[in-house]
Amino acid sequence: METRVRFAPSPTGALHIGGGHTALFNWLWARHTKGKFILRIEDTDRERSTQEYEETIMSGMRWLGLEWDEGPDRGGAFGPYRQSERLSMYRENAEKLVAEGKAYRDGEAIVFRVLPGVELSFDDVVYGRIETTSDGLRDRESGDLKDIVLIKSDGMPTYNYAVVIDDHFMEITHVIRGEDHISNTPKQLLLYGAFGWAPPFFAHLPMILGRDKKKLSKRHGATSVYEYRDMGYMPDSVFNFLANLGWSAGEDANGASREIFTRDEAAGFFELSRVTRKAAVFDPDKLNYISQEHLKRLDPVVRLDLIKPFWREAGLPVERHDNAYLADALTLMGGRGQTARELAGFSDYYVSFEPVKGRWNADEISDELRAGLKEFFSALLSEPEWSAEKLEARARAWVEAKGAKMKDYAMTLRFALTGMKVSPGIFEVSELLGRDEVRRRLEFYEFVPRL
RNA sequence: GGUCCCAUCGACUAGUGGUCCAGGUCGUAGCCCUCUCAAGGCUAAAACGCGGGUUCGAACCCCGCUGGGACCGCCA
Repeated sequence: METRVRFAPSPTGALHIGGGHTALFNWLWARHTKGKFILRIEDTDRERSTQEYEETIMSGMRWLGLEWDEGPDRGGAFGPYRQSERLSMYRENAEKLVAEGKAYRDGEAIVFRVLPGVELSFDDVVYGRIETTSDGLRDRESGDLKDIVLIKSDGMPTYNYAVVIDDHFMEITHVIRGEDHISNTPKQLLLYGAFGWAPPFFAHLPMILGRDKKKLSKRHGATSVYEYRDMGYMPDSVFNFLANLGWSAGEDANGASREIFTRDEAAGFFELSRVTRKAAVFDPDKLNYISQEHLKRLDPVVRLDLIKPFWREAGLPVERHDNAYLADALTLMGGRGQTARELAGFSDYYVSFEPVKGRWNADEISDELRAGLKEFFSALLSEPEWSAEKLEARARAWVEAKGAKMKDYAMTLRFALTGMKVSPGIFEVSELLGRDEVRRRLEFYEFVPRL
């Protein structure tokens, strides 16, 4: 049987990290089993649901690369995919229960009667056997058995009811959702039983916590996936990071755990049986590491496309250079930079001299050193073959002859060219910038006379 | 308060009774490379929450405790 899973967000906010995590695992399972991934919008909360949020959630999912096979925007054989458009189904089925005496009317609402002692245990795919009965469904204050509202007075179905109707009629085979829904499952099982339907498999996922081990919320900083995009994380990185929360891809042939992988690789490795049960803490350091690894592996051309927007955002004249040069610059940067934004910031000096001027002035150079620097730089600029090897050889020879320290000279060159105390090898940087540009920067700092 | 869930280094995790004086990764510390590094290489510190069982043998099984968490809404 083809597996059918769904992600069912309510459009009351942007796609949250926790929601993305759930969507991701559903997607993984669908792709792993070559089944279908369905997007269903749970917009029965009339107060808080909006069309804008629905779109934001969908674009957040697309950004993460979680394409769905059926959904409100693309249809499918089991639609409609918005709960607000399925009202008649909810009503008809609730009426059936009323006719059978299993539910009753309470004003405009329809309420399911909960009988005591009903066996509601189930085998969760990740948590295992969960033993419980309807006796656990009690009211917080009174402690009485609590009936379940099916249809609210405004005609909308409640979550626990709609989810059962939808999952049944959409022929969902696996309900993969957050662990916070474990306690809702018995209620839903009660309804499956009342209708005489076979329930799907349930696979609950561990929660994602903040550093303080509390459920991830606004207090922990960025929570929507878009905030991560704007911070310069690639979708592949966020995907990879999220996939490692509550799941491990196992070990490779060398016994090392598989931590860095692509979407497709993850889909291949994914197993519901490897999902863990313990709530996982969101660790920004690990995200940064994963991000850096993906950034590193990127093809130079793709990487350039990724970095350009951040350079432009910083007001740098990107269009003044050709792509080959800029791509070379990023290649020179090697594995530096954890996010696209950071890499762009670390490499702005290839695009323009302007930011360098703002970062460094030569004020702290002593007169003695300055005198030596002038000689040194003139020697460099007169090197006939402008290559990193030749420049370095030239520099070493000069420094040795003068009994000077390479460090003083190379670092000053670094500051003058990049305005930073760290960069790739400074002779490589010099080669790439080109003789004219190097001269221009050295002239600015008055290390060499203006031509 | 009731019901349910969870418990391995600071973090993510591997581990399903012996091959574990517990492995990998991030982070941290140190060393190396060196013109610098936030790049690269190497090393180190760092965990089975506690107490009882079961067993020849327990991180793995059982019970209790402690500590976290979720749910108990005409929100989802």
